[in-house]
Amino acid sequence: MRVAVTIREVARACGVHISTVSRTFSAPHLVNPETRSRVLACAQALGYRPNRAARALITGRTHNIGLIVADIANPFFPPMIKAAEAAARDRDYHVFIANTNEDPAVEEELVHALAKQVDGLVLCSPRMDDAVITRLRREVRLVTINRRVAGLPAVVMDVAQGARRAIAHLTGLGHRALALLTGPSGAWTNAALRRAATLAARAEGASLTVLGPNPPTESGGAARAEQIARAGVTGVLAYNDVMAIGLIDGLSALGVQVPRDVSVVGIDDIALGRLTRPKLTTVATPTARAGRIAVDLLLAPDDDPGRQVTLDTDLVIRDSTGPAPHLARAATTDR
Amino acid sequence: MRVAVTIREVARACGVHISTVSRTFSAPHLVNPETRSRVLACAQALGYRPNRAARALITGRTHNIGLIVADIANPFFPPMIKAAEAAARDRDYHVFIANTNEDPAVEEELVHALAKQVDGLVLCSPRMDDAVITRLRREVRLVTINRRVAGLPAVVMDVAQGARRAIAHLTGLGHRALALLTGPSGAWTNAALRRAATLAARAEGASLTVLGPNPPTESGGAARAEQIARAGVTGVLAYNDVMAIGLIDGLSALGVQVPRDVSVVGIDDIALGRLTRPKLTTVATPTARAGRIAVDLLLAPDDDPGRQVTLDTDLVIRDSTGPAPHLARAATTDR
DNA sequence: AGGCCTCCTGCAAAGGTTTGCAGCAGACGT
DNA sequence: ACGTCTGCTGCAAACCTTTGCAGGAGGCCT
Repeated sequence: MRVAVTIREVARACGVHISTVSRTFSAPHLVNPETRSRVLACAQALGYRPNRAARALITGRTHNIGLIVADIANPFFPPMIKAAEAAARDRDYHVFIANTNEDPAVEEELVHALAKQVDGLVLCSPRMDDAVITRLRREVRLVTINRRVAGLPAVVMDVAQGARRAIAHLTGLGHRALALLTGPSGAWTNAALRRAATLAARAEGASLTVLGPNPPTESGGAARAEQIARAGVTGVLAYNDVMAIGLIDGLSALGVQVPRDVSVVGIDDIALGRLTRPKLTTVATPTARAGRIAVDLLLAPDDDPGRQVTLDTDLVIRDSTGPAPHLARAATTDR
Repeated sequence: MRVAVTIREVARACGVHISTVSRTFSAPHLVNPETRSRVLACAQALGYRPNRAARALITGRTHNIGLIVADIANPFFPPMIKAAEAAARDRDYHVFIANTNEDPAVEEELVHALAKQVDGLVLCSPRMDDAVITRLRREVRLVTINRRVAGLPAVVMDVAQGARRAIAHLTGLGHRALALLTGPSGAWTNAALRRAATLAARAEGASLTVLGPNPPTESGGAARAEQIARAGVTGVLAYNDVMAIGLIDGLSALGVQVPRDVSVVGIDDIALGRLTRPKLTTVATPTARAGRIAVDLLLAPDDDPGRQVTLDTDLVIRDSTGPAPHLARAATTDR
């Protein structure tokens, strides 16, 4: 196996010095075009591929980046990962993926473990404290997604704006008793969402019951179904689509219909939301774009370190929201 | 940034030779317990972490593995990736993820690119020719998932068995005109599925219309809806759940109801299948287990290279399958 | 006392590549 | 004819570890 053809063998086969072979690949303009093509031919024939570990050892650049996510099985992440991976490959970079399982301690440990092996790390919705992140950044270049840390490049999706639109949409449909299903307490977007939703509800003259924190999963949403049903709430905004879908599922098990009895809005616009019934009304976040931009920020030369990019979100109205029940009833039964 | 404390500085701080520091980490039993703990203390204080690239350079082992998948956004893969990543981390390995976008050429190129950076590669449902894979394996250790190549370790899920059960389930419900929605032509499981379904249908005395190849996506399934509706088929087995869900969606857009008019069975049992309505009847494949076993095969010492593990599948009956329409009609309208 | 063995540590080579420096040949200007 | 400059190539050190070998100290046996 491991035949491992090295620069040395190419050099011998070609009758040149190893440094010439090296330059053929890493600084082609320094070598005579004719020599260069001869070297390339030899390399091709021998199946030579530069050893990235050796290269990394001397240049200090690995041509690898890492992506640290809470849970790759959460459908929010794959499109982001995919886009990031494509962007990385465009620049001849490879990407490590690491799962934290929503655990800040694992997260920190993974940053350490990966630090020496990558030129930079993208932290996707990290749950660590700001202080920890600030300490970690001395070890390795960092970019965050959906998290603002002072002085650190970031790309964040404007969930606050999305939350405002979602609340306005619900109140516009006549809903006055609203609820917010929050997500994990460590998530930065969770705090932003909570703040924005509270303000928006107040501005619209609606009440807002905040329920959380919840695990950002289907069952995390479903677990709140009974509480929602009992509270007389008619409009719900959930931390993400998965929770929203879980909630709808939980409600229907209780005989509460969406959107007839309760309207539900999610966040993220995962592909799944178009396939469940009713189709989910949601705040679409440009996750793929975020992934791409994050690696650009990581890999592009820094004109402005600490640059933070905010991405607009969009309210996509589908079938999980409808007029508030008392209005609907008034229209049909004039009670 | 990059302070990069090396073995040398630890050695100096500790008053020992670098080799002693090295051994403290890579062969602790060779160093005096007292010295060892002194070295560990120094290393800890200085924040030393072994440089894996340098280590890889000399040992030839990178402590990395790679996972090559067709499309990480396909919900079939994330649970597998997650399990593989966990299994790898248990052995102090990290994992590269690479997306091929269903393109065999990209796949091959990625194997080359990753070969020098990993101790082994897991190919998840590869689309390359056997000959290509056989050539590639001289470059790097390989394990395949859902693909059998002579002499190569593999873990495959027994879709043939699943297909037989699915067909039997459908015929048991009275369906006689069946269809099979196949997947990508390069996929090994696709061929296995086709063969098994054809045989099973014949054995059960049902007709089987084979429609494909299709892209293994939601729209790939939806695109066949009209054809299915027109063909008078009442039972369908799809290459995977995503296609099955797409088909159901497409059928309902045509006014064809599942399972009243047509019964649909998927394969994979992705989480999504429990959330769509009707809940999907499907052949459950143990994807997470497959991921774990694949990295075990890759990393465990070889008692039997070329070992191929077959994993049982399970038919999970939910709400997308029901009695054949003529039977249902006969029961209610005694026509 | 001598020999041998065990336990630990130091020495130095090796792994594949990059890169600053130096050298060489030829071109060009004067 | 000489000097300078440019374009290309070779030399060798360096990056950080691991590891086979050797050597030293001390213990134990005969």
